[in-house]
Amino acid sequence: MKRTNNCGELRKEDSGKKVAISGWVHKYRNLGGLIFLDVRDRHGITQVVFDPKVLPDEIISKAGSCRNEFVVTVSGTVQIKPEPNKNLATGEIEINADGIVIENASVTPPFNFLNGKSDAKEESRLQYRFIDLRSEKMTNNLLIRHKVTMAVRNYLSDKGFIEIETPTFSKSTPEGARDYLVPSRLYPGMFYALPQSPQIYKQLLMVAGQDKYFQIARCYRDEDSRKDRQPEFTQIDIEQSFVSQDEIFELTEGMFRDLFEKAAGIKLKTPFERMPYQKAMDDYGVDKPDLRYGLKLKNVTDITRNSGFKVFSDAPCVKFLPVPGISEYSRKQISAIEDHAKHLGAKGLAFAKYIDGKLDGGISKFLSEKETSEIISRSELKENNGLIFFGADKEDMANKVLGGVRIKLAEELNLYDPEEFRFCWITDFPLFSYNEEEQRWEAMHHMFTMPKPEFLQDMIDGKNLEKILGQLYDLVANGVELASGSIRIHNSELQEKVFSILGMPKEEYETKFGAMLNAFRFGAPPHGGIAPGLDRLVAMICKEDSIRDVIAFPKAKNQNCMMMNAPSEVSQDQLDELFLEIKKH
RNA sequence: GGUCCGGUAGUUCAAUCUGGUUAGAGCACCUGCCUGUCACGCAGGAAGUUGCGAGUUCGAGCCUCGUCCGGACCGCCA
Repeated sequence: MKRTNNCGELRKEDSGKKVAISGWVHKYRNLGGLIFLDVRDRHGITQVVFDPKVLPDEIISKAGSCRNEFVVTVSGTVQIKPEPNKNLATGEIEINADGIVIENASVTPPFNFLNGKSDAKEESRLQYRFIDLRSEKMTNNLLIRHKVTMAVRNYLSDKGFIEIETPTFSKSTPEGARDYLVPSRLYPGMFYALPQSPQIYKQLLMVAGQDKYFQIARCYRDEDSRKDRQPEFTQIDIEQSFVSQDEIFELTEGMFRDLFEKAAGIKLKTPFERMPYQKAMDDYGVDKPDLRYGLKLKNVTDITRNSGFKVFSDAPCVKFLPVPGISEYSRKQISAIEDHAKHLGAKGLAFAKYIDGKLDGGISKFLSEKETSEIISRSELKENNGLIFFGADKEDMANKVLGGVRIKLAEELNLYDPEEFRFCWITDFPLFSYNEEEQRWEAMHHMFTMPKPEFLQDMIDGKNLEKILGQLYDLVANGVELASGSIRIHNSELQEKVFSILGMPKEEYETKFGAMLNAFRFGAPPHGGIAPGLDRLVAMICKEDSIRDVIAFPKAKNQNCMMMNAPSEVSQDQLDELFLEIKKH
């Protein structure tokens, strides 16, 4: 028997048609005489009814033997149901069966689907991923992911970009994340590295005159996972020659508008807001602010330098977070927030209540009148009550703690609309930051970024490094970094200058980046690009908290695949061929 | 590497705080009944190395230590 329709497409207009559908038994209801099977495939669920008045015993007993997740093909006639099922798209019809083939039985499944989702913990879902992916929720997530990549491919292709694949066996460049290494059989003791991103290849493609390139590119970074970070993940990698930052923004905005519309029917407003990095850090304490709600941080370092309150006067930076309307917070609630702050690295979390125009409780008694009035006026608390949290520490720690507390409170107080998408470009990132521990300069982002023109001379002179801003940008939505890009250096001398600022001797950067430097000497066009993270983007559209739920076969926390049991040991022969020895520890 | 949460029937959870009878419930599974269900219903049944290993105790699912697995966060992630 061959199916004529899928399980999601029959409607009352099809009434009277002879059809056959194939799928999994989603649910069976045996009423003793009448038997109902809900048959499910990727497209939907269709109810089939077996009527013993007209069917031979053999068919009835076969239908009655079906259990959840059996694979069946059922033939019959489409008919209108006496009472429609409003929960199903096919709910107005059913198939009045005249035959059934059990294609395959199933042992009792480890879990079932409830409300379209697997009713199991993630541990089982990852182990039995092939069953989990049958759920409506996961099927839909994979479909949305497909729609996003299709929209991206069509959009970029229409704009004159071509998709070019780059190698996954590449060269290790130990800056940045840890590399995944692949031992070479033909070169004993040598290794390929899986690319952390196609960065150098895409720049070489620009030198190669390919003008506009993109790739749905798999990237590999051997760092500890998070709910938004997997050891392998996918970037929408885009690079273009003779392009400005504004043109990249316009291209990206158009692409996001298009894919949100096509994948989710959501209309985004463009152009997106723009915010310099420094303002994001000052107001929100993070470089990826969630702008769906306010709760801005305030700085009072200027007036607390000479404070009588030692915690403030000793601190290099004092910022505070005024939160309107929660002056009635209990000691327990405040203490829970303090625990969160400590978890982020704070020594403690000072607070004061704002009631009837005055500061009360907490540390309020240690503050002078001037400090109190400045704090109240800078808090911009309009209501007559609120709660103020203080961060007194090094600036980056104060930002981290108050920025983290801000996010926690916004969740706790439901300060944002989960349906809203609030995009923002973060611009003007510094190029370099000084690593105190290692006593050297580091690239804040990556080392191929062009400075803004007004800082070019300082960079050539190696002066005021901490002040140099780059043509460097992130795209942030709802507090999530969705994309990152820059205008690149295309001049070998300037690129060498950056390597030397980062403390790399010539021999070292020639070994690591020789190919790129050499290419730049052969007529490299100015170029730049951007790389949105596909997994985070799709997770946001699907309203999933973890990118694991938008990846067909993700790794668990510890980078293992619970379904395949990877990684695994290999044979001694395999090791011998690769000239590898396992060190016992 | 660190902090925290979880691991009990196929599965999701309860019993753990306050150690004490035969470790319970929903779904799934098995048997019987049931002709319009749609998360069908009714009656009955089977199902447990309480992740693993030590320790404390007259007695441990429960307390302690170690270990493994899953998750959140810090570190890390150019």
